[in-house]
Amino acid sequence: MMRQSKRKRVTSPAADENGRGRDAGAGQEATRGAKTRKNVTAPRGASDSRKAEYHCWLMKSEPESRMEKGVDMKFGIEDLKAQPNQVACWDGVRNYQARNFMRAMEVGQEGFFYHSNCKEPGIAGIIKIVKEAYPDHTQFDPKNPHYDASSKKDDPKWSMVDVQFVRMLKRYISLAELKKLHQKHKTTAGPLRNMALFTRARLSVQPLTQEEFDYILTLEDENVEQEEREGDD
DNA sequence: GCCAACGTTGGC
DNA sequence: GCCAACGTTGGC
Repeated sequence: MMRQSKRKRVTSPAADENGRGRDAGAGQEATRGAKTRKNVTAPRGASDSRKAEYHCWLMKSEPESRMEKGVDMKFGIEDLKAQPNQVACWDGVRNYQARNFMRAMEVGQEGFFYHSNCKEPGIAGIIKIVKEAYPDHTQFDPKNPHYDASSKKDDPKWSMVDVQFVRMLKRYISLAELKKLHQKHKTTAGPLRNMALFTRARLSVQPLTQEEFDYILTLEDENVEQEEREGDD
């Protein structure tokens, strides 16, 4: 019944809106309390062998209006920019893997702001984590589309982090472009060969390796035509 | 609006 | 703990 996960809706971040501060139910290890169920963190496409421990992220949000239980889910990168201090809390995630990734985030880490469920999906800009995981207050609000009646105040199920706008990408990097590269890289063992955007497409909060992150940043400076000719690189 | 992929639920 | 039914995500 719960929503899957993803998207965020505003709310002022403000350092302590819950007095109790992160830690309360939030926390450290993404992996640990987790084994109770099967979900959890383990990269499932991962024969990668490498324990990774991620430092870069990709977070999906919807830039176009869509009503869910009477509430507009729209929250694009322009909306983040418009927040006080250009900071917002990433509430509404209702998927264990995505939640666990948020719990693994550390202040200062960067991520991509990805536009999903829209005309042209893709990466719009860069954000950074400015507050570690703490309880997502929307889980306790019956009027919120992401209300979770099964979550107890003294043991919150869902967490969120605060993110801050860093900058727009120099050009929008579309899903289509990334997909072409991913496909190519699968055969050439290139940097995007295992990108979670494709191997775990439905995850709304996902990790990137440093290599993936850096490679995508190099695409910013490439002109698209050159890209289209492919075969280079 | 369709629907494939995949996460979740609940019966057994 | 398996697995079928069901619900959601999100590209197209």
